[in-house]
Amino acid sequence: MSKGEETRSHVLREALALASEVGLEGVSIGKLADRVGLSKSGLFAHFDSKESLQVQILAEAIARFADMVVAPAIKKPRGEPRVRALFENWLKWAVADFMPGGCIFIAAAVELDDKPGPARDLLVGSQRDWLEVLAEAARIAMREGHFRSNLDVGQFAHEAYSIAYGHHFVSRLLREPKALQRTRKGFERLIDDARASPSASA
Amino acid sequence: MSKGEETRSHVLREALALASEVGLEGVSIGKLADRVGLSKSGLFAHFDSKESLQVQILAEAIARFADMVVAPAIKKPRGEPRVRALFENWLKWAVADFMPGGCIFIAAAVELDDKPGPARDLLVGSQRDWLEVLAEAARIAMREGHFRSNLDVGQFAHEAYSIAYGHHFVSRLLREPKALQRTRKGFERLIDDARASPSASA
DNA sequence: TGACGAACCGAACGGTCGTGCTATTTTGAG
DNA sequence: CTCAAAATAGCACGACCGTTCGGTTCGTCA
Repeated sequence: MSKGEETRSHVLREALALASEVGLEGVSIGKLADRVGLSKSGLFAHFDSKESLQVQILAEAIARFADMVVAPAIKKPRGEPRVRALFENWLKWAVADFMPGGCIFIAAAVELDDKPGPARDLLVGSQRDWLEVLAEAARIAMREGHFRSNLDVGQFAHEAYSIAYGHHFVSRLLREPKALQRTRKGFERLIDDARASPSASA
Repeated sequence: MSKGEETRSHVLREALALASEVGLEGVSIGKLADRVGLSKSGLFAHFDSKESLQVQILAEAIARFADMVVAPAIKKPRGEPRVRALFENWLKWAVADFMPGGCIFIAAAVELDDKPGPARDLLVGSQRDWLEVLAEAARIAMREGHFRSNLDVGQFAHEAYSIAYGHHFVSRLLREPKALQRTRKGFERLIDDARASPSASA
């Protein structure tokens, strides 16, 4: 790794932490330069524009998400255990120490939901991929016989997604002590519903 | 209503719309002044500081939420119908025409979750109140015999909250066409669970 | 008629923003 | 050790930021 790449990587790590606190738009070149001990122009040379910096912050986060959430879960046994691992890793992700301000995707989602551009495209693509990963894990659980055969995996992914996103707000904004417990209970209810035999549900 | 109050009200209406698009922090005095056809200083005179402006925007939103979501639901029959009305009104709220950028509370939650101050305090208080309204509606449904007698109403409110917040992301960011259908289905599953008789659930 | 207060404007302040330009230093390969 | 290339600094720019202040218009009431 050359010096430039090393610096760039260091900057992105710091930028991700900063972005989780103040949002993608809130990451100013000057503030970021101070944090990593570079001059504004010195740092700017690594990123052609602020928009490009934002895209690269998102790309960094997406890569980390794959490493920290998806990859370890893939090593779990196919079926329900893998689905559970995906969800639990997801909860850990939201409180990762490299994102002191919380999940960057949620912050970015609010900022970008109405602002077209490459940053939004990247975010939307990654979130759709993630929903598809959840759905596919549920599909596998169906084939393994863990989940009922008539399960709507798109519905399952949607509900899991909502539970995790909701958790972020209840725990971070409201600081509800029972948040984690309730979120897990909600997820168990989702799993139970997915597990119910078709005949019993019909 | 005096001239000043009229202007202030007009400004707040416009500010709420703007804030839903660019966030509370994104509402700059200059931009807002342009929108309502005032000078920066003329507008500023109505609000002692930017922080105060943000608080008043939130207060305006909270008042509208009470009018648009809570009040009409209170007129519905006690019990499950009222719970359903609260949820359905909530979904309507998130796409109200006076908030073209989506629910202001979600935008504010992301901005304020780690920024102490009066704006955060107001937001947190209102959201806790809202969760309590949901829980109380569920409690009434218990007493009416619509919901099972051993229902955890805090859990119920938490899950309903998550479903609605999740919906906002899936519909606004991902623009998933099936979002509304899936969100409603998730809510029906929550209602079903709340309705199940204690003996059957134990 | 004259005074007063409310409502609003214009100009300006110090700061920070993103982004160019030109140097200067540092790195790494031959 | 050399020297081109890469990495970083210094500086300046125009734009916008929140905020202050002194002035102007105008309706109200004595």
